[in-house]
Amino acid sequence: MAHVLIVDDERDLAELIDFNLRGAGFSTRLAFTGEAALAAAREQSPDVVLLDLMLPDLSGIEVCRHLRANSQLRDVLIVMLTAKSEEGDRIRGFEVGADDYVVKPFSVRELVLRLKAILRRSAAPKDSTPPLALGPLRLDVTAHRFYVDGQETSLTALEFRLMEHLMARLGRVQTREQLLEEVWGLSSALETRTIDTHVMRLRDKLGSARALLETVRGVGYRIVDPAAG
Amino acid sequence: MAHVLIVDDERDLAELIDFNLRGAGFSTRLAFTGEAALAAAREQSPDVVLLDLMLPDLSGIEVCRHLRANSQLRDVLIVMLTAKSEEGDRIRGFEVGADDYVVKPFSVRELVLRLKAILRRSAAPKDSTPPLALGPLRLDVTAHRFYVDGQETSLTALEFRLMEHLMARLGRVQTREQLLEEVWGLSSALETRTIDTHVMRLRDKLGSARALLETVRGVGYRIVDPAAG
DNA sequence: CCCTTGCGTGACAAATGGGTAACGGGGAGG
DNA sequence: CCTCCCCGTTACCCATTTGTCACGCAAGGG
Repeated sequence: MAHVLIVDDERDLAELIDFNLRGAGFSTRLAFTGEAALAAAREQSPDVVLLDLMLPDLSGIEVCRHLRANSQLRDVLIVMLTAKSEEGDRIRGFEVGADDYVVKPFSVRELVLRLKAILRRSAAPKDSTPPLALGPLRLDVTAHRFYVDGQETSLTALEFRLMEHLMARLGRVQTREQLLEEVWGLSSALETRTIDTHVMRLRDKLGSARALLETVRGVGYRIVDPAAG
Repeated sequence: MAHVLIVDDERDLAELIDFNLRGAGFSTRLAFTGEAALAAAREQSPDVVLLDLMLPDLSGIEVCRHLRANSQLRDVLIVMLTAKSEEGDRIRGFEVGADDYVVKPFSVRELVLRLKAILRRSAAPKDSTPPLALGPLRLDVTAHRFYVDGQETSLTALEFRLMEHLMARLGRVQTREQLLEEVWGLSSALETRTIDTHVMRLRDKLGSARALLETVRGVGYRIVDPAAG
């Protein structure tokens, strides 16, 4: 998933965040000072920088400015962490340099949600996508509708994502791990049988087209092209 | 896109905003004092003035008043930037005639969304925007009227914008996040039931046509085409 | 032909999402 | 100053969705 640079001089907090972000499937890197943060960012461009406002050497504001001044790093996403007590209005105005900010104290859950939201936004604001058509199947992402033999078939949000993922990778086997990561958005521990159950539910809804969703024993699942024999 | 005059005496902040607004496709101009702002505005009428409340010479309120007093500039949109501690002034800002205000701290994204929202809202109601008609529904943007089965139905300003947004995207699912951003002009990824409530209120007013506003569980809302049934 | 391992399936409890009613703050207009 | 209306928030409830388990069949290797 995405790479996050966590910058906070409170090691306990930084490590807590680190632990949880890894659990949520992010790759992470830690920095405890502003200098270290800049060095780390230059070395390995992160997708997001989680930046505490209060640092021992440079302030978060300084770090922010340096990042924005670097043409390599200008477009990195910056999420500011600010304590509620840092109400100094003058200082807080600078947070506009950030793409989002989270006020301490925050729940880890909220932080993860915000990160995912901000990444999703920057990813692809595609307002409309052409429908994926495949033999008797048609999946319209824009309208969020799915048809089998021209007949609309209702899928739950999760089933829809699973079907979209598989159809977009026609013919390629997807392992359970891949599906978990990319459809469920977790690298975390789900029982692997969860996927089997959902595949079964999808097959039920596919009806006569159920043969298009094949099991590859010991590997994973794939959608086959009905046109290819 | 639109031309924005940014007025703030904190140069770093002003330049940060400048950089981001340009990135978002606005053309911009900077002023660091109230006098400079007035001069710049007279010279090149902006569409929006982004006005910090705290300026060294004139206060933002003074600038606001001068703008409103100038027949050339009377209709310019004014967005006040205020720090949280300046709450008292916020009200006065409105009295003088700011069109919107943004409280520091704010994220870049938030500011851009608010600007777009306010521009959209005040977009000169073109003499003839063709009404959006859809089965029993008709929404006349120009006249700001809404009809169900030929019967005029009163919508609040917010409900009207929501309905317009949905009708203009017939058949396409709009996520809550999209609606928050584009109708409300907010970036918060926070969980809120606000949208659900307004959808419910809209449905009430739709009466017999309430089925046209569908919920897509786990995704968002959409208007369906009654002709495509 | 038997054993091992992986998968399909039905059942079930827990979590989630959304509809709805009600409340309260605050602005607008009288 | 007072009242009404708009709008955001909260709380409650229900239906659906989703993760997990247990069981048994099927495939494949020896």
